[in-house]
Amino acid sequence: MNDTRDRILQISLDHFIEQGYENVSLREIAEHVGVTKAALYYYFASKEEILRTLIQPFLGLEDRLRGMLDREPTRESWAEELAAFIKWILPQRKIFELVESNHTALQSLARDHEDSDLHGVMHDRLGAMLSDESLPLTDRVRMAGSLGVVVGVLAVAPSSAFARVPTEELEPLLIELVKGVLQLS
Amino acid sequence: MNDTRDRILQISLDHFIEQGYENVSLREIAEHVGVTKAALYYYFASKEEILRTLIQPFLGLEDRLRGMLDREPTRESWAEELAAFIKWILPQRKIFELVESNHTALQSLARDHEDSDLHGVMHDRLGAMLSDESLPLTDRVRMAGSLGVVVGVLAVAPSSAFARVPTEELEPLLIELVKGVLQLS
DNA sequence: GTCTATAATTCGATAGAC
DNA sequence: GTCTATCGAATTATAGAC
Repeated sequence: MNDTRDRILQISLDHFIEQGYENVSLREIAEHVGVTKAALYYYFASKEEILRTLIQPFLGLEDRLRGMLDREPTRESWAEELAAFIKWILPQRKIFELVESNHTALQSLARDHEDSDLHGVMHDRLGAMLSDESLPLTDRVRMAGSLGVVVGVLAVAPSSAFARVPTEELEPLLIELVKGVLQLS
Repeated sequence: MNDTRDRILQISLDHFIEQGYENVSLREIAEHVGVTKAALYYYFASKEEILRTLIQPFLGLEDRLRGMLDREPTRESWAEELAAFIKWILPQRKIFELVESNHTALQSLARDHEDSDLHGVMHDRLGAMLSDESLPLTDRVRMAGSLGVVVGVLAVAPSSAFARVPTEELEPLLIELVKGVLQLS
C-alpha cells in the first residue's frame, strides 16, 4: 500500500511548484499529508530525494539535449528537435513546471551528487549555441525565442490557464508557433 | 561614500541570479564584499531589504500591468503593450533576470509585507486573461507564447548569450518576433 | 563603519518506543 | 509504519565594543 508515499509525492509536487523547493519545509509537507515529519523519512532518505524522485522522468532529458546541441543546430534542425521535445514534454507538463520553477534547487542538487546535472548541461550548451557568432544574431534570437514560446505556454503562464486543454489540442498549436518564430512556416 | 553599499547590491544581484535568493547566505555575501555579516546590517535592515532595493526599478510594473490587462486585450493591443514593455525592460535586463529567476522569493516577500505583490498580480491577471474562453484558444496560446519569447530571450537564455548585444539591436528583433507570434506582421 | 560575540529560530535528520 | 523527542547545523538578526 503506497498510499502515503504517493500522497507525499503529490503534495510535495504542488507545494514545490507554488512556493519553491527551498521555501517548503518537511514539517509543512507532513502536515498536509497528515503524518509527522519523521514518517517522511520512512519513505525518503532526505528532502532532496523527494525532489529527485519527482524529476526522475526528466533524467533522460540530459542525453536528449546533448544530442540536440552537439549537432551545431540550424534553424531547421532546431525546429525539428523542439517539435520532438514538445511531444515528449506535453504529457508531463506539471513536472516541467516543477523543473522550470526550481532551477536553482536542481542546480545545487546536481552539484552535491555526482548526479546528472540536468539544468547545468542545458544552460551551458544553450549558452554555447546562442553565443556562437558564426550564426547570425537574428537566428540565435529566434532560437532562444522559440524555446521561450514553449516555456512560456507550458510553464510561465499560470498553470490554470491551459491545464485543462488536452495535449492533442495544444501540440499542433505549439509546433506551429515554434516554426513561425523560426521562419519555417 | 556609498562604495560598500553599492558593492553589497552588485554582489547580491549576481549571486541571487546565479544561485537563487534562498540559497545565498548573508555570510556568503559579506565574504565576497570583504566585510563581516554584521556590517551588512549597517546598510540594510534585513536580507529582504537587499532584495527589495534591487527590484525597486520594477515597482512601477504593477500599475503598468494592471492597466495592461484590465482592457480585455486583443492580439493587437497585446502586441502594443508587449512592445512598450520590451522597450522599458531592455535597459534593465539584469534585474529582469533577477525577477524571473526568483519568482517564489518575491512572492513570499510580498506576502509578508503589505508591499505591492509584483508577481502575484501578474500571475493572477495573466491567468484570467489566458483562461478567458471568450477568446479563441489559438489567440490565448499566442499571447502566452509571445510573452514567452520575451522571457526566453531576456531571461531563460543564459545571460552570457545576448548580454553584450546592445539594446538598440535587440529591441527591433524582439518586437518583430512578438508581432510574428501574434500574427500581426 | 566595521568588528566580535551571541541570541533566537528554523530546518533537516536521527534515535528509539510502540 | 508512525510516533515523540531531540540533536546538530545553519541562518537571520542583534548587542555592544572600538
